[in-house]
Amino acid sequence: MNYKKEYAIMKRSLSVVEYRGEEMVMASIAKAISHPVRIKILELLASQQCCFTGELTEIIPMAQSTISQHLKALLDAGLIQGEINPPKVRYCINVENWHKAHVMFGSFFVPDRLSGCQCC
Amino acid sequence: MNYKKEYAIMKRSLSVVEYRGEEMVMASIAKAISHPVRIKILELLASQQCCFTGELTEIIPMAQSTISQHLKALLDAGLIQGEINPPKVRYCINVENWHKAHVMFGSFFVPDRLSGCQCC
DNA sequence: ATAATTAATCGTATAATTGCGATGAACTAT
DNA sequence: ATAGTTCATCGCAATTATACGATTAATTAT
Repeated sequence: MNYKKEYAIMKRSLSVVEYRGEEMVMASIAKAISHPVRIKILELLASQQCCFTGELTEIIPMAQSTISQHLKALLDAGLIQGEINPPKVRYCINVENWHKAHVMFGSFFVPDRLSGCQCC
Repeated sequence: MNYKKEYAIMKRSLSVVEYRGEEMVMASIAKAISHPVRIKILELLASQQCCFTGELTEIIPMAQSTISQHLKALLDAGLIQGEINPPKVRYCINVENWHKAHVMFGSFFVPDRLSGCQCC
């Protein structure tokens, strides 16, 4: 979760908007997959073409430290999990949160929400 | 689409990774919804509680210029569309791209992809 | 012990995002 | 014409993200 308290409750003049936790979670997951390299990493992990950081650095043309940074972002978002297997670290999709993301994005973009648009 | 050519084809030593257009599109849509205010705006537009910028500025406690900036981000991502209705501007969900996003995220997070994980 | 391997973290530079007030453009109403 | 309304855009400041090389930590192999 990357968003600070300032977003949790916002005040201005008379109105107060409180973001539901769901909005914050969605935003942070969306942020995690808002970079093509991180999407690529998830695709590679999901397809089981590789699991170790080292293999990722061979496939994705970026510095090891950069890959590691992106892995951390995905880890923080809960989309992947790491298992230390010295001297390597094995990364996998976090299946539970993968399913949650599926439900969350699925219900967010669900067409039924748009049923009542009168104006366009 | 926010990502430059530098991402489209990346080279490093021997390897070359080319991002599929789909990865770029997903990343840019994810970026668009990576902020709770923009999620809020989409929810408001989807539920038809409002359509005009002015109404949004009453509900969301941020400066009008900030809301306008967020609307532009959603517009650039293709998630909403605007119709000038002087002196107001009416915003709506872009239904076509909403459906595309539904399919795209739905198939990205689809559980079947994870069938073959041997390592965890 | 020593060297080698793997990956996280640190420091740094650059770029992008976010938020705001002020201004400007387009149009309406008087 | 003049004033008012609505919203986009500009300019600025502060924060955050991105990428890299260098270093460090943890572990294995010799």
